[in-house]
Amino acid sequence: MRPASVKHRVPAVPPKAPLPRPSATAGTVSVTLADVARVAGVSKMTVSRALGNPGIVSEATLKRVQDAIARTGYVQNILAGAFRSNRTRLITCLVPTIGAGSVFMDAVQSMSEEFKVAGYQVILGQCEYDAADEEQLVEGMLARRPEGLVLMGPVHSAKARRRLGEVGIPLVEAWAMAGKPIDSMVGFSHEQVGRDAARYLFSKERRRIAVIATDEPRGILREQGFIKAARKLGLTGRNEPVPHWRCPTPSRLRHGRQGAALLLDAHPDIDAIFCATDLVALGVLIEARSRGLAVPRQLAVVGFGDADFAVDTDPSLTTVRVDSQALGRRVAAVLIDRIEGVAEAGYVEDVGFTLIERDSA
Amino acid sequence: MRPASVKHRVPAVPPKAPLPRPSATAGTVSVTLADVARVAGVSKMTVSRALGNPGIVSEATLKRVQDAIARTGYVQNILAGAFRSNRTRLITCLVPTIGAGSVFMDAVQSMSEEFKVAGYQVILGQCEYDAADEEQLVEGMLARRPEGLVLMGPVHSAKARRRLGEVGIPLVEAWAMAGKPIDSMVGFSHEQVGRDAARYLFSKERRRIAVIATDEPRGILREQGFIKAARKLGLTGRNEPVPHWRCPTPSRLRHGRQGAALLLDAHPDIDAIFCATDLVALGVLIEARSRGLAVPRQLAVVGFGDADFAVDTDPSLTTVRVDSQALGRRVAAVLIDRIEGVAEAGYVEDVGFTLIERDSA
DNA sequence: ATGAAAGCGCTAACAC
DNA sequence: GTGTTAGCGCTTTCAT
Repeated sequence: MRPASVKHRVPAVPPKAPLPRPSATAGTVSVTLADVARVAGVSKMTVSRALGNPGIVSEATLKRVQDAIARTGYVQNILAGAFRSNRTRLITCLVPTIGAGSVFMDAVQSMSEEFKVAGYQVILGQCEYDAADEEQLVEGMLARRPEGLVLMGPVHSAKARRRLGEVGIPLVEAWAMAGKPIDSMVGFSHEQVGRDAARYLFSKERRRIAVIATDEPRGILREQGFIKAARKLGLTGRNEPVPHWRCPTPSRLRHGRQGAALLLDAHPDIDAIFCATDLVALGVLIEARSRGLAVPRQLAVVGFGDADFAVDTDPSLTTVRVDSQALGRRVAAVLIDRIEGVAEAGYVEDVGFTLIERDSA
Repeated sequence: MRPASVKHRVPAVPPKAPLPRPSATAGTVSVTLADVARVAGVSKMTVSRALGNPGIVSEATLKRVQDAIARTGYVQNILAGAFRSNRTRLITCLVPTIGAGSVFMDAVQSMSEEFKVAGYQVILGQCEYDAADEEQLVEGMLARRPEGLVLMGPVHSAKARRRLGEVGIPLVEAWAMAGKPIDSMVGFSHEQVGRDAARYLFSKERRRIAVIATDEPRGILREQGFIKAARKLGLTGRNEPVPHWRCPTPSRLRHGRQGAALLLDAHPDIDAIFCATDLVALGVLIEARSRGLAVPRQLAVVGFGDADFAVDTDPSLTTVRVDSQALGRRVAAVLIDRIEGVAEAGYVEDVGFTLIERDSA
């Protein structure tokens, strides 16, 4: 029989190299959990716990693990973890456009912050008001296996909507509230914005009111709400249309001048204009001045969006304010509730808006 | 001995259910490649190929696979694939702020589009001009294992910069060009913008020029470039400072009025102001009008950014234009070259800017 | 508090 | 053109 000591000379597992090798495949060096574990002299699981739930490992081991991480230059691979545990901690958000002037980005920003605090990361996808390849876009988003979806722009394609419903992933349609929700909805009614603007102008003794809208869906909803309300208030004859003009998206200052010029030329008795955006309203203000029309005495102007300059124009702009940051936070909260099973599908929340009375109306 | 037929009654592997079961873990149903393969009557690899490289499978099998995908409602799991193949197709982009007015978002948008075409998805991270937890942020981004990084805002923390250098991931610092690149750099010189603005005003016979800057790093660089150039041109005495004022970020229209008022009160002989943004320039225009100063005869005004309204102001705004979309495209192209090993580390590209001459100067 | 074994869903590598 | 085998790096589960 061999002496006991022999066991130690012939270990079942050959000793491994003490420091990790660069990965064979793409990109950068790849130090793994196993490498860290070896250097720290603990098991992979202990390293995993030290990273994900430091509270449950002893202080001494925690320190050794942290040292080993620093020494090896380990970069965590949450992909592998997410894959194994089926917890990607990913939220996908579809936005019509992320460009500098996009009205959605304030909401997206506060939403992202809220998600970040809860441990989720947000991926942005652009859908560009374009229903063409929506299905493909949706499929691509789903393939990243997010735990929840936010649709800041409406998904129009019936096929894509059906697919989202079938997959049954927690989902919030945000910003605009219209139609039946696929799952949940957080936003405000654009039609109601138009309605309230018309009523407000009526309350200010305006009797010949007009609207400059954008040609995108939400702008049209505000326009329609405005026109319907104007009709109901008796501000126009049976077959006489409410004066209106639609400008292209994205709307600009010049569209305000242009729209005001067109409307005032056609209907010199117009005494109020509700505008698609504050920038358009600013254009209307400028056009009014160049025509010698006093604002608000001869012409009342109402904007939309409460842009940062609205308070600085001359006269300052009466406008409709949506608290985008609050909206973003609510979207995040609702989606997290849906993910965690706290809230049920079918949840709808109206965050409303405020008409801010300044000097232009 | 048992008859041969018994074999069929006791198969080694129990027959599997023909249609997939819902996943045990988080979220939604989970149909896998294996399920699709079973339904299509092919191997997993064939399904994988049908998805990732349809050209190499026969048309007949392709069709059967596609049918099976449709019937099972399969959702691709690119996480698993990315994990296995070490090709995440992910790009991480750090931006100071993604809010509605962020100057970076146009570049981010065109960049994202370019990446999308090349098969990459962009994840946005906010770094908020805040060096505090930059290291943690960088670590989190790296953990998602992107194939490349874009830094739209500067990473200040020396530790974070060192870490990025060590990890050796392809990386582009974008927008501002200043200092040594960690890896590659695509942008323009803010200092040069200031210098060129001063020289331009000098060429227009202005001899008492001033600047309203923002208090963020890039704004300060433009201010410094402007002041240095003004000195060099002999526009100020030895110990006499170039009139300047810094407004908080984000800058607003009112800061233009405020800054112009302060500067003009202190130095009534000022005949030109270079502004941090077009919005500030608009404020200066308004303040000038309210003081009865003729623009550009008595006061020249130069903006920065070529905002969409710059062409519509009265007088129209002379300003500095940066082609954000082109910049975004170049950033994407350079990073893709770095990822594919076409370009080498150390690449630096100046995309420049244009001074657009309109009526305000 | 720590470890060992198994396996998530997919694709690389090779065989046919 | 298609199938087989192995294993990516991590976490789950169960054992100690």
